Amino acid sequence: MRFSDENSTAAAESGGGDGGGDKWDSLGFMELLGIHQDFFESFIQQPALILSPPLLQLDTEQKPQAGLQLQPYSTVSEFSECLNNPPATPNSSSISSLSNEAANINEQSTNAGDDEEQDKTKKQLKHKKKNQKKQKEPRFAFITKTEIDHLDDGYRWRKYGQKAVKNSPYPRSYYRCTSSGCGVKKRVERSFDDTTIIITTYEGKHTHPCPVQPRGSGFGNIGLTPSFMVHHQYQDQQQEEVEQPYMYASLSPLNPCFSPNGSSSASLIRDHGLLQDIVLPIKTRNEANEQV
DNA sequence: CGCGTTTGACCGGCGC
DNA sequence: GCGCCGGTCAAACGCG
Repeated sequence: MRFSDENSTAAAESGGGDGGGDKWDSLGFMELLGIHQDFFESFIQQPALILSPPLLQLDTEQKPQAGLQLQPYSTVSEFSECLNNPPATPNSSSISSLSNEAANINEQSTNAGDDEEQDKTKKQLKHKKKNQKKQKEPRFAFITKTEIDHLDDGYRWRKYGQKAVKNSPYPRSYYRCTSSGCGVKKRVERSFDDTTIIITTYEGKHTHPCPVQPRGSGFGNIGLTPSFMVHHQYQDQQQEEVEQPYMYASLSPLNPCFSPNGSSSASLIRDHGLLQDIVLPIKTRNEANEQV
C-alpha cells in the first residue's frame, strides 16, 4: 500500500478498518511506541534507512495548503536533535538535575517558611531554568486515524494542560508520564481538516518499562483504525540544508513490521525491506491534492 | 484518600 | 515595549 495520492487516508482506512480487527486485537499501541523508539534509534544508527533528501525535501517556506496541518513540526530546529543527538542516554538527566535543584530550593524554602522566601526561591528556580540551556527532547509525531482522542498505549499518562489550538475548534491536550523520573510528554490534538485524525507527539524517552502489557489492549479493542504512522525526522539546519521531514510507514495489518510476535520492529524493517511502505511526505500529498 | 482531570492564570519566546 | 501564542502550573474538583 502506498500513500501516493490524496486517497491515501481513505485507502488506509479501508485497508486497516474493521477487517483488520483480529490482527490488531493482539497488538497494543504500546508496541507501536516501542516501535517508534526502536525505529527512531535504528534511523539514527542506520543512515541507509533515510530516504534520499531530494525525495523528502521540505520547503519550510511553503505552508501546508490542505490536508493535515502540522505547523508545530514545520520548523527544523524542533527536531534537530533527533539525528544529531540521539538519546543514547536517558533524556531525564537534565530533568532530574533540574528537579534536584528544585528540591534543594524547596527544602530551603521549607526551612525559611514565609511567603517572601518562597517567592525568592521561585524566582531563583525560574532563573536557573532560564539560564539552563533548554534541551529539546527528541519528538516523534504519530498520526492515527481514530475517533478516540487519547489512545491507550500502555503507559500511564497524567493530563496537565489543555489549550485551544489556533484556527482549530479542537483543543490540544498535554500529557506527562506519571512514572517518577520519567519526563516523557505527549501532545494530542485532532486534525482540523480531517477530524478523524489524531496527531500525537511524543517528547522524550521512557526511562522505565511499560507498566501495562499491551496484549489485549490493542487497536482492535478500542476501535482504532491505525491507518498510518508518521515519523518525523529533521536534520540540523546548521549542519546541512537537508531535511527528513515526513515519513509514512504503513500500519497495515498485512505489514509484518507490526507483527505481534514482539520481535524488534526496527530489525524487521531492516531485514525485510519494509520501507516499501514509506511513502511521500505531506507536502507531496498536498501537491497531489492540488493536482486533483 | 489517592489519583486523574479541568481550567484559569502565569510565564517565556518571538515577532512587530 | 507590547501583544500574541505555546506551554506549564496549580488549585479545585470528580471519581472509584
